[in-house]
Parts: sequence; structure tokens; C-alpha cells
Amino acid sequence: MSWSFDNNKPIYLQISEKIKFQIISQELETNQQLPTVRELASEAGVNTHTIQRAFSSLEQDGFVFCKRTAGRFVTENQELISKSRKQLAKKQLKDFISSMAHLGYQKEELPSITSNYIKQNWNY
Amino acid sequence: MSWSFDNNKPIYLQISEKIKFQIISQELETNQQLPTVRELASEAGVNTHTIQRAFSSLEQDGFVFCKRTAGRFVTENQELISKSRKQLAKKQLKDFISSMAHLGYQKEELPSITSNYIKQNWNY
Amino acid sequence: MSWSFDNNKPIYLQISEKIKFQIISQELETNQQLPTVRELASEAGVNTHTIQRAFSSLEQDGFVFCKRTAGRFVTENQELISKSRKQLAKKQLKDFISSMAHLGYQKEELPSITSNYIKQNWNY
Amino acid sequence: MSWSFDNNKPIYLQISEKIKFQIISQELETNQQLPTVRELASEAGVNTHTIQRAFSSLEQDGFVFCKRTAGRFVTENQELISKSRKQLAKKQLKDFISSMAHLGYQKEELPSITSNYIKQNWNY
DNA sequence: GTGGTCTAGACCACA
DNA sequence: GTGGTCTAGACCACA
Repeated sequence: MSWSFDNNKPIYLQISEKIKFQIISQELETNQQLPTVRELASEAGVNTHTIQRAFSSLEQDGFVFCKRTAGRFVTENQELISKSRKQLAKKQLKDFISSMAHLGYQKEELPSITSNYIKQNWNY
Repeated sequence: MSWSFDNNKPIYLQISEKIKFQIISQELETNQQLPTVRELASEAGVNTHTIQRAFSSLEQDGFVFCKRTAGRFVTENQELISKSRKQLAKKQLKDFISSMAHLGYQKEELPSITSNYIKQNWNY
Repeated sequence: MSWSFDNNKPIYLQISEKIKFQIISQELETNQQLPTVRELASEAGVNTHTIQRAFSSLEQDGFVFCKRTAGRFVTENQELISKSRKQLAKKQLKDFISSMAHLGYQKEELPSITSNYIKQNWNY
Repeated sequence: MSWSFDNNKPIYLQISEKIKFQIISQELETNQQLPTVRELASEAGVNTHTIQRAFSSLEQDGFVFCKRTAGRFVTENQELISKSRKQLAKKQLKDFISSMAHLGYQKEELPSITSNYIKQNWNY
């Protein structure tokens, strides 16, 4: 993880989005224990309040649950994860196509442009 | 133009990014006069200051220039526009591929996924 | 004359200071007729009001006088000119020495620094 | 610091230039904390906005950086500072020589004029 | 009528 | 307590 923040967005949001993405992309596994608030806070160089807030939004969305004394864990709800993954992927696709179209590319070219880009940058 | 703002980002930034995108995508033409500060403010339902701030970042980046008492205009610098367009397109491509890859898609599938999505949603 | 203005200062002031400097430095001679308001306005690309205002401040300071029907002329008051020239020169000297001193140069070095600069840049 | 403003120049610019000069001349040290927005505002007798604007131009030029909730600090970029100092000194020299030349002084006299002035005004 | 600057004052995010 | 954003509203320079 690298922790550089964009000044123009609340830090707690940037953190919760990052963790959410790691859960959705299964970089963090189902039932895996998350770092403690203190660990994350010191790692990211932010106040523990900020981490608390990030976690509580993840809990509210169901991506994280809390065992009173044992800490926080990635949800066991595999369905939520895969549903979110599909939703996110669809949104990425839609946004990509829409903005490329606005930038003047023909939709028909997009698959080959994508293909070319991948070939030339396989180590991205 | 529709003016709905995301609560998690400064309004002036959302406005300047929107206008920048319109310039880059040539929805707004070279040398075209932009709406006045007061017009935009009332249209977007924000204070004139907020618009001023949005414009001043566009001026600093060279996308907009100001004729003292006549108003503001889209840059004549066609090169800046096309360079920014290419940069933005490349970034979109890169981000799209990278996040799809993280979401578990094989890079090789992406062109055909894109192609299928376009066929099924051609009116979007 | 080149007419580029600094956005952060009233244009009429920039114009009157420029003309004043030309009078003091005797680039414009005693009793010499000045261009008309219209000429200057079109040359500088500004409104005639702006030129009027610049002239009236020059008149008030005595650098310019007005013959009702014949136009405006550089003052005949040679003493005012030479006094202003000395004052201005003294101010330049003082500001130069003071700011170089603040920038960390020893006052004693300044004559030789000046001398070196002149030798290396005689065509400035 | 004394806070008197020139009516013909935006206050925020006068403030940012003053601070910039203090940084370049190392009157303010690398990494030194600057007064808070509110302190400066009350000291200078201006609105906090005016100070914000002055600071934001200093940030953009890299002379100042901002720690989110801790305040603002002089850049650690010593190279930027010394480069700017040299540039400014050169500009002062050039302007001094050029305007003295226009005022009718021979360039060759300038070093001795400077030297004399310094001897007569050593306490200034 | 155009943009530019400034104020007083509110409220927010983060520590 | 730190900076950041936004508003309402005034007044200025220039055309």
C-alpha cells in the first residue's frame, strides 16, 4: 500500500475506498483479519479518528464486520463481493467508453485501441 | 450543462474540470467566448467567487484567457488542447485496463468485453 | 514604445508612468508635442478615457501642459525635469543597494558586481 | 513586519511578494513555520481570504508547503530558494543599470556612483 | 456590463 | 486550533 492522499477529498473516504477496492478485488480475502485502527493510522500517518471513520463506513456497507474483542474482518458475504465487483467493472467499462467517445474516438475503434495498448505496455 | 455536484469534492474544482473537459473534447471551440462569471454562477446556483476560482485555475493552466472587460475565451492554443486530449485518453485507457485487471479480468479479454458492451449498449 | 500591460495595476497608471519616464529621461523633449489622445489610444489598444486619465495625472504633476486647441506638450520647466531625474536616480540607487543587501550581498561588493555585469552585458 | 499597502496593487499580491522576498532572502528559514492564516490576517488588518490567496500563490510556486492541520511552512527546497535569489539579484542589477542609463548616466560611472552612495549612506 | 478584489461571517474536515 | 470552501454583498477599473 502506498499512502499518498489527494488534498481535495476527505482522507477517510480515500482510505475506505482503497480498502473497499482491495476487498472487491479479493486482494484482501473473505474473513481475513484487517489491521487494527492503530496500525493503519500509524502506517498511513493519519489520526486514529480518520481510520475509525473509514471503517465505520465499510461496516455500514457490509464489507467489514467487527468481532468485539478480536478486531475487524473482511465480510464472509461472498455474494456482496462478487455483486460489487460486477457493478464496479460495469461502471469502469461504461465510463471508459463514454469518456473516450467524448474525446473523439469512434466506439468501434476502442477494442483495437485497447488491444494495442495492452500489447505495448504489458508490464504496465 | 447539468449542474449537480459531488459533496466530496470542492465545487470550484468540479466546475473547472467540467469546463476543461469540454475544451479538451472540443465541445467548446477555440476562441469561443465562455459565459460570464455572473451567468455561470446563476446557472450553476453558486456564488460568483466559486466561478472565479474555477476560471482562475483554467487560466493558469492555459485553457482559458481573459480579455479585461470583454470576458473569457477558450484558448487559441490548439496544440495544448490536442496534447491534453491525448494525455487524458491515455490515462483513461491505463486506468481502465489496470482496474479491470485488478478486478480479476484477463487483459486479453478486455477488447472483446469492450466490444460486447458497445454492441449491447449502442445507444448509451 | 511597446504596450504590454501588467494585469495587476491600473492601465492609466502604467501609461502615465511610462510617459513620465520618457519625459524625465528626455526621450521626449521639452516643449515637444505629444500624440493626441486618440492616437495614443489606438496605438495602445485602450479606451480614450484611459489615456485622458493618464494625461490628467501628468498635467497635475506639471510634466505636461495643454494648449487649448493645439494639443498637449512636454513641460518647459527644465528644473522640474532635472529635479525629478535626480530624485528618481537616487531612488533607484537606494532600492538597488537595499535589495541587494537583503539578498545577502555585501555592500562593498556591489560596485565590482555592477562593473562586471556591465562588462559582460554591454549590449544589454 | 510592517503592513502598509500600495493602493495600486492587489493586497494579496503585495503580501505574497513580501513573504516570497523574506523566503528568498532567508529572513525566513527553510522548514520554518509561517504564521497562521488568522494571525497574519489580524496582523495585517485584512481578511483571512486575502491571506489564503497570498499563500496559495506561494504554494503553487513551491515556496511554501502546507501540512493539513498543522499549518504552513517554508519550502525545504533549498535549490529553489538559491536559484530564485540569483535570478532576483540579476534582475535588480539589470533594471538598475538600464534605468540609470536611460536617466542619462554613463554605464562606466555606475560603479563609482554606487560606491560613493554607499560611503555617504552607510547607516541606511 | 465585464472581470477583480475585498470583507464579514458561516461551516467543514482533520488533529 | 489548523486550513479550506462557500456565501452575500460591496465597490473598483475599464469599456
